[in-house]
Amino acid sequence: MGGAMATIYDVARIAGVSAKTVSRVLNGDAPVGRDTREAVEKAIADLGYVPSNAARMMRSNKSGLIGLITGAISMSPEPLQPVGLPELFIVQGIQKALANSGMTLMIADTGGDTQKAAPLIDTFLRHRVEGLIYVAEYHQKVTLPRVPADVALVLANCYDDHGTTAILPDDRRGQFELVTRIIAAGHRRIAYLTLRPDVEAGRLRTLGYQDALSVAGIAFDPAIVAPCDLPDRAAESRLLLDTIDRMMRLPDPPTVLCCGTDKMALEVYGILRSLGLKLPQEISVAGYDNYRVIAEQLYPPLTTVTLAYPAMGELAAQRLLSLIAGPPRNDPAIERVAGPVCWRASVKDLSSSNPQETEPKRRTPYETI
Amino acid sequence: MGGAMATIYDVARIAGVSAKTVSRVLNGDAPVGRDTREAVEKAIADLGYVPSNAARMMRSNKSGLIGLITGAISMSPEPLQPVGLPELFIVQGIQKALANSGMTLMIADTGGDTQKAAPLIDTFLRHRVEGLIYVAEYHQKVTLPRVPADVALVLANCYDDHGTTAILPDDRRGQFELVTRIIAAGHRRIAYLTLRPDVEAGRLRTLGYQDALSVAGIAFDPAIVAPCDLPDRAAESRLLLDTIDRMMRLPDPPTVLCCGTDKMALEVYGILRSLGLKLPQEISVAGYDNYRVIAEQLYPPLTTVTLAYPAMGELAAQRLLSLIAGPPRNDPAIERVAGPVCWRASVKDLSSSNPQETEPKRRTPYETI
DNA sequence: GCCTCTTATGACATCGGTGTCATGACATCG
DNA sequence: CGATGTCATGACACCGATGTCATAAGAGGC
Repeated sequence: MGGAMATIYDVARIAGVSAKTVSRVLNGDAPVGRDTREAVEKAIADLGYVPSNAARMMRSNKSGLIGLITGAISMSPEPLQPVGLPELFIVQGIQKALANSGMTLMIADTGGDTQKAAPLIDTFLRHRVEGLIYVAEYHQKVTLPRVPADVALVLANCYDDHGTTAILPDDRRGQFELVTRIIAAGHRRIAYLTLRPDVEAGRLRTLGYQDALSVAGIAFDPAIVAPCDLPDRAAESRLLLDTIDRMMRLPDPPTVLCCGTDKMALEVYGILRSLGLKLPQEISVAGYDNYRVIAEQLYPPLTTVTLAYPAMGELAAQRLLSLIAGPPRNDPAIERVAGPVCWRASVKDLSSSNPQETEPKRRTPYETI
Repeated sequence: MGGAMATIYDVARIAGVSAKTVSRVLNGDAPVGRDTREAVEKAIADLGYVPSNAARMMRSNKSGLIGLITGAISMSPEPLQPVGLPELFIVQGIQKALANSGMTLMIADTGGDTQKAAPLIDTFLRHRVEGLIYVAEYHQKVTLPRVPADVALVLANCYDDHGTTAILPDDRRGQFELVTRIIAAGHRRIAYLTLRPDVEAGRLRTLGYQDALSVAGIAFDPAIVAPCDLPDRAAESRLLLDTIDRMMRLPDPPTVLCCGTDKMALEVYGILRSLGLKLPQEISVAGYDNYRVIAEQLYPPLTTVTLAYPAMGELAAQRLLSLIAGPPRNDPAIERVAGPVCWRASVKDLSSSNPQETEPKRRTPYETI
């Protein structure tokens, strides 16, 4: 009880056996006599003995540790961003997949400063992690410091130039599915308030939007597509208002506003109210992310696309575990995970023939898991 | 480069010195000749040598590890709760405080199942963590498995019966400050859509609400105070609608609706719209949490109380570090952290005499940090 | 020029486990 | 009954660092 933690030798002494026998009881890797086993177990309980992973690891060269690097947690105490929520769901998925693997997760945090990744990786290497996962705040390309070849590495929500295993959201397909579903609900004039095209997600989702129009034979009209996210909140608010106002004055105004994110949709709700437009009777709105606190609590609840973050995390962890187990498999380097459309009341169904929530299976131009 | 990680002996051999000399170069704990130092540093760089923390730890008995247990991350893939965001902000604060301490954070996750805490603590003990932090999903009382006396323990967002160091949000004071500010804005009929009183936060905030009324000499009217959170979303929605409807028909209806959380406020916005009440002209709304994605994006932006989660995390980490450094200090076991009121446009200022944002310092019945 | 002090370095034991090998006591087989 | 095999256990080396102690070479004091 008192002072320092008991060692295997303490247990051995109390139980009147050798240290090696205690080790055998602990690991069950060789037969031990019944009486001996019981004596050892009693000694362990009495002493509150817990084996030291450090000592164990020195012989086995297996740390049982996985390192996770993210900017999620200490992101933005100041940078006013609504905090990298996404990453946390990815981490959730990773935890789930790792739970039964016997691995322990160490988490470090760049605090939003990518430069800090190198020393953090170094810390992990000191602890001899068997694998590393890097989780980015948003879908992007990254350049990480090189890690030794015997440490497995998986990227989540990002990718690099070196063909490192990477798990990405299938933004293109997600937006495609959403717009296709909206078209199925009878809409033809579908506005898109996009993210900036220099953001990976913005670029890909716009492609998905175009794919969907194209499959349905609807012409792409640049007049109802405009990037609307800005770093400055007030400026973004004004831009949104102006853009929506302009679009609604068109001779052929949109019947739906697709927003780049649920957060943007939340703001659009307020703007539409200030413009006196009834939702969803006069105008429909869709988001992206299925940021549930927003999407479910809004009135009417928001139609959106689920970003399958937990699934991405799980997949990333699985890939990492198999990299650790048996090296270079021939999995494709980049895998994309699509999340389902989440259909709620914010998009009006114009086709009276389709009152039910029947979602017919259809072919898509994407192959995905 | 190839295969297993290089050891200090490899470095010593390449540099033509003894292992101990390499150790001295690494730790700078004894003078080393210039030429020797350079040779060693070159060997280290060539081999990509990274010292093993496990081996180092065996001698020093210092792991440099902090264990963090939370339900935040893998909370509720199903239980539809909007996920324990709060905890993540606490973790953010902890990370920040720990960043320069040389400690590495290991994070484990109960997955919402408190029973899993025991094996997780055990895992941490195997790694010989020097300290443990337990972060709860919401302000509550917990009962943790005993941990050895030589492992420091701090609770965040929760407390126990054994006088363990605990950091809590000052819910009572937060609500007091909010309501006091609302009264200063000229309101007298302040409704409170509370959390259930069996939730710690609900109980304390209601006390803070009453304190504020009492200080201002306003009578407490049970007709405009009602618990409105329910596990089931749809049911909660209905309850909110009924409650608000009832209150607004009173002969002396409220001019402000204080909500138990920002999330509830978000829903109230929708309900008020469906009731045709203009916000904030005809009715004001306030929340609690300063859940910024909601509070800032709403129109009008939501007046609320900041839950100082990052500050709580920082304080928890500081307390833990001082427990590790020099044992039992006489800090009080429980410390409460208050967050400021966040005044936005959702509460109308009825007092024309107070158009400015001047917040006069005033005495409060609470002493806090 | 001898004694001390600092600098610079290495040999060796040690931390707490586990892998390897050896040993004695029985059990089983032909 | 002797050969072989399994069970149960211990002695000992080893993993990769660091603490302790020893040693040798030069600097400075008297």
